[in-house]
Amino acid sequence: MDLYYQKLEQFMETLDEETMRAVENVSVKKTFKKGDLLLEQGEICKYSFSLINGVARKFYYGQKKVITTEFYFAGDVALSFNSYLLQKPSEEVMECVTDLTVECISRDNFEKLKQSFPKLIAYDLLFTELYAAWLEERLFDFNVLSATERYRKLMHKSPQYFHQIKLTHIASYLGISLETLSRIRARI
Amino acid sequence: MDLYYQKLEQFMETLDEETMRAVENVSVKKTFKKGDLLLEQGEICKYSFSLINGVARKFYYGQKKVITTEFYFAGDVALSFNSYLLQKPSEEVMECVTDLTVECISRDNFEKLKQSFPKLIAYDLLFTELYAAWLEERLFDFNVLSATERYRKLMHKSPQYFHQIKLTHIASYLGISLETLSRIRARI
DNA sequence: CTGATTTTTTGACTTAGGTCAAAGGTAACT
DNA sequence: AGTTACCTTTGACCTAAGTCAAAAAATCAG
Repeated sequence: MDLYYQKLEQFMETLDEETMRAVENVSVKKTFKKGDLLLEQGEICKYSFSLINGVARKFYYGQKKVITTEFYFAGDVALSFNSYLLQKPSEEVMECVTDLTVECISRDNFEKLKQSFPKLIAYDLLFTELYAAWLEERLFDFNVLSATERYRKLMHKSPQYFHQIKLTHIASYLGISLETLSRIRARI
Repeated sequence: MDLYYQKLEQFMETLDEETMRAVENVSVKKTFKKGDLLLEQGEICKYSFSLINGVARKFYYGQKKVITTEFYFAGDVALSFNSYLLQKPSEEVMECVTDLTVECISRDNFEKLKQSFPKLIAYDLLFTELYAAWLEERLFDFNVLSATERYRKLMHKSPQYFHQIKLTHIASYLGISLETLSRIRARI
């Protein structure tokens, strides 16, 4: 994971002023209140949100339960992958867990910029690689780790999750019931 | 899923002769026997394998069980994502399920070509998007479908899996034990 | 500070799927 | 065809995690 971030950061350092400037010109700072939705179910994801501060989460409604697919913190980029890329209605919802400040870039603008600034295509690639690697790891976790191990790993790697986020959401992110999570915590 | 394939195909159609030719020049046709390994555990994944015919699979060793992460058929591109991108030793193994014919392209060559043929970067992006979308769907399946539902879905969407592939491998791909798979099949 | 609402914990019970062991099947080799 | 090795099915039992219900804790509004 970290190696993918490094790759991205290294790339950012080699990015020319001009390209940076062009991106900044199309990005708009916005603020949201806790509980606001960045993206509703059925809405097309037309923007990417780069978090400046605050916490957000992405989730969807399964038949029986709500599944949280991702949490976002400062520095992360929030979007619904499928909806953003295909510009079709989103199954996923994005919600502010706390008050939020973001830099907001419309996909249309960004795609246009890619024509004039081809480096942005390479950026897109790196970003997507990072996401795919993250998904691979998450899949790995579900396949080989027990509920307790997943909890331990999350707690160890990302303790920040446990400050602002309620246990219901953490449980739904770990793919376990709230009660099971509570029991795991009691046992440790 | 299909929409991502479409995007890729559309893109391929717009690809100029020159770029195509350049890629063909660095790709080498190879054949393998059933049981041969395309990539061993601990080896660095230096090649991508584009299947011409036959079936392959990718898997890794969990503590308790073997997990099959992907099957490849004619037209698919086989590689270990993490090892290929970071050029580090692979946890995953790629194995021929049947005799195999592939077009083999070294990553070094391909990366060099990307300098002179920037369209290949866009290709890479589309390919990675497809993979990420596929991973998202797989994660979805594990999160909301029962063992039986996962089996049904696979059987329905990809019946070709059940010809050449043994049940042990299908079970390990579906994330269930061989016995459970056998029982599901008996019940349907 | 108090009552109301939301979140988390605890308890009792259920269940999907796993494990271990043995028996049938199938294929492959001589 | 007969033997060996591998696959798959079946049976008996086990376990991690889920569900339902109620109590306890924390948070919030007035």
